[in-house]
Amino acid sequence: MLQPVPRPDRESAASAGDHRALRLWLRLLTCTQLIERQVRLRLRSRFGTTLPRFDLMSQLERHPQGLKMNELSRRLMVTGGNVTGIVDLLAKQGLVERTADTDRRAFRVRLTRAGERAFAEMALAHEEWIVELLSGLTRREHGELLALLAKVKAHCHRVAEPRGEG
Amino acid sequence: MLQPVPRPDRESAASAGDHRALRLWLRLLTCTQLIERQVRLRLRSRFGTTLPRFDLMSQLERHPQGLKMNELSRRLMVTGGNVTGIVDLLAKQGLVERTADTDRRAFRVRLTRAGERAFAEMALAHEEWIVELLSGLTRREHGELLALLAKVKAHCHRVAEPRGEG
DNA sequence: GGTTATTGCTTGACATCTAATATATTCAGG
DNA sequence: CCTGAATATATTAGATGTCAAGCAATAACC
Repeated sequence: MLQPVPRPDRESAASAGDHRALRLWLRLLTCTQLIERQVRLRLRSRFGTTLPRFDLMSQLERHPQGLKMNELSRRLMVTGGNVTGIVDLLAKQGLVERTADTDRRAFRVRLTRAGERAFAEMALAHEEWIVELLSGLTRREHGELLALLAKVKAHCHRVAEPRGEG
Repeated sequence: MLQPVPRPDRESAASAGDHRALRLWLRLLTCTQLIERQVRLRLRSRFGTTLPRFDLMSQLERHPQGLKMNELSRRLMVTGGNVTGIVDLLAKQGLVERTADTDRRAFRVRLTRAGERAFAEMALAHEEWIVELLSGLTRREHGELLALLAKVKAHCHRVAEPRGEG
């Protein structure tokens, strides 16, 4: 028989009296963390790198002309100081490089040749992992989840920046 | 008119050629981070605390008899060393306390009186924030999302620990 | 053209987080 | 009791993350 053992997490502590929204949030967080953990573990063991570095390289791969620091910061949703640190580290490893920009305050960060090669290999594996981790849903359910999350995302943006509500 | 400006994030860089699963993962991550950021900002500005501390106190509030360090670690899905640091900090603030356990290797962490009072106030506000942040969905959609995420969660657990597959 | 504000990035102080290692306690056999 | 495996926690080094403060370059304004 072997019932699946309920693993204690944040959500399992939530009582029936809790608001639905709270349960939903805890479950959303749990799902994200479960996937993130797997990706982190595999990036480390298979490629000796980390998720933030992979994420940053991923953005650069889609922008061969390079991205400015604040663009990286916005896209990765982290602070500028954080981006500085990760770019420094990747640059030291020879995977990215800073190149001059017309605006002399700024510069563009690009993948080096070595960075492109390293990323290509990782991206392939990464996509397989994600497909595997999300294969608990049917194709139809993928679409439903994508649509529901789109609404969540849009609403959160409205809450976060309540400027110029037409 | 004012179309909602598409804010560049991880997902906006994903091209049409990308696998559906990858888009879904990026959107899931974006939603979680948007909500997390709001909660972090508000916990800081309104209560001068942080999300990890709130999360830890939240677990303790549901277990008045106290929790052991490794139980906290499992529930919060973070490493033990991390829990040590946060408990140290909360203990220094007088919000939690370590009490002896029959197993002399371990101890139980509990909220102090002050901790209970502080948490009660924060929890009230926190729940309101979550309700607000997730109010972009109808009651029906909340249920749908909860169900879809339950499947994701269950599948991830299977992938993460492929032990004793009946 | 000369302030003044803004922007782009870095730095420093600190909180989180992980992985690896160390120490103390319990437990399982003999 | 003794030995070794497993458990509970702490500790360390390093990476990631925030915020606030600072500097340099640009933009805005008169």
